[in-house]
Amino acid sequence: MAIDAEELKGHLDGLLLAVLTGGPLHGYAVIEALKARSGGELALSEGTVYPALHRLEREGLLASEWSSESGRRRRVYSLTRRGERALGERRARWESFAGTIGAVLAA
Amino acid sequence: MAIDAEELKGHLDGLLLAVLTGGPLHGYAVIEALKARSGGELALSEGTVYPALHRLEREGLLASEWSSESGRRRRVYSLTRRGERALGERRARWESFAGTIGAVLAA
DNA sequence: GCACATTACCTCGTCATACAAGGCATTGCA
DNA sequence: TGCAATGCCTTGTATGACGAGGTAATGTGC
Repeated sequence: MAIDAEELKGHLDGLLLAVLTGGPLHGYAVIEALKARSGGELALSEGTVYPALHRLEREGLLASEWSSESGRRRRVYSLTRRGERALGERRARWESFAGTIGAVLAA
Repeated sequence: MAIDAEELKGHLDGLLLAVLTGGPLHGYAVIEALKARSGGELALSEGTVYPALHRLEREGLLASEWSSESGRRRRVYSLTRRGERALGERRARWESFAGTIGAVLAA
């Protein structure tokens, strides 16, 4: 079952940061990587991912560079130092969040 | 760390259904029960919970009754049969969601 | 008896955000 | 030559949690 838009809210940024720990990727490749890493569950649209990447760059968690390799115009994103730290916080927050929700749901 | 508004989106309904498996509760008590069961992490406001309870009742997952016991006017909510089924689905969805997000974040 | 916190309900407006829809340009393939 | 895929973008919409504000009764301390 594909993931619902509403349940994803607030959790997207961490996913984007996480997928970039494997090395820089351009936007389109980020979408594919998320799909691959989630077994197809995370089939995010461009209208979701591109604005989020812009936001993360604006916040200084990502840096981007235009690349004309292979003739095609691509914007390649990479994690900044601050982005790495933020990812650490995101992971901790997720553990806490998932623990809380899981506990209440199971009760 | 208290739970953020955005990350909770889409997950609240399941929590409300779950907290009512212990028996009927009125709205204010639902808020307290969630706080207690989450170790204080889920400190939800009335502006969050009351509309959600109304929505769930409108969807037929909860039923409510006015109670004047103790002189105080209270609306007591209980799970319907459909609500119980919906809770089962919510729990399954949560497992799937948490598994997917957790896997991508950890990768 | 009086002030004030607590219990208990409600609604309205605001904000953040995921997404659909639409547009543009290039490459590659049938 | 047409059409899919790659690759980028923006705008508008819907959703949903929350803050702020309102009402009223009960309980408590002085």
